[in-house]
Amino acid sequence: MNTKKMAKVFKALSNPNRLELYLKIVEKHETNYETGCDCLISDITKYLNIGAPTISHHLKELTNAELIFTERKGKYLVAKINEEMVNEVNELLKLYKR
Amino acid sequence: MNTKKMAKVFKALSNPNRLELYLKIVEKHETNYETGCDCLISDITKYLNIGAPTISHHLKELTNAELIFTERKGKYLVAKINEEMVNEVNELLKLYKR
DNA sequence: ATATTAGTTCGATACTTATCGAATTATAGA
DNA sequence: TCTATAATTCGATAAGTATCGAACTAATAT
Repeated sequence: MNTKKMAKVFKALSNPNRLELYLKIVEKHETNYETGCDCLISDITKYLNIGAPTISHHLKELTNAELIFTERKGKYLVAKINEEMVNEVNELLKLYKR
Repeated sequence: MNTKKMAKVFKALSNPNRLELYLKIVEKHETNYETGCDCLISDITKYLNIGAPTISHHLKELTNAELIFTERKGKYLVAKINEEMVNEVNELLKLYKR
């Protein structure tokens, strides 16, 4: 376990707006698991009351912490959850681990 | 779920030294579960290379985020994990929740 | 009583960051 | 080609914060 890397992940989730953004991506990720559709950032943006530059900044932070991947699809940006990393964080926070 | 409260928890874990401090408290918490001994801050302090004022500050942040409780026992300070809060965070990060 | 140990408070400093508006790039559609 | 939409980059600002040394309080031990 790498403390610095994990601290970076937590920092990425430490801003309310960024956390909300992350959770919306997770939500999309999970519902789209069935539908097979992509998680478009432009859909999410409408629900958050922060400007586009700030969203862009937050996405970079989440990507940098390796919590998500992003990919451009034409005009749009698609976000995917890095499940491996999320599981790693989950493991770290589990109590009574052996 | 309260986004602001959760963001505060993540912020509390977002500094490498503070995360390490938290993890050491968890570690003590778990081994002492069997031995019944207390988690003394003075034991932990030696392993971290930051000064006492900073430790004090970090403990306050962890307490403020409700991740731990502290209690004075004579000369020493005892820390306990707030399991309820940790479980709540764990729940939030779980993927494929229904 | 005095010295030692554990922890806190205070004030300062250096650094980071959330957010915005304006300008810019990229893609798609008319 | 022109326009509209999606997103990024840049520069600025205001606010937050990690850390320290010095001074302090509280409890214990000699």
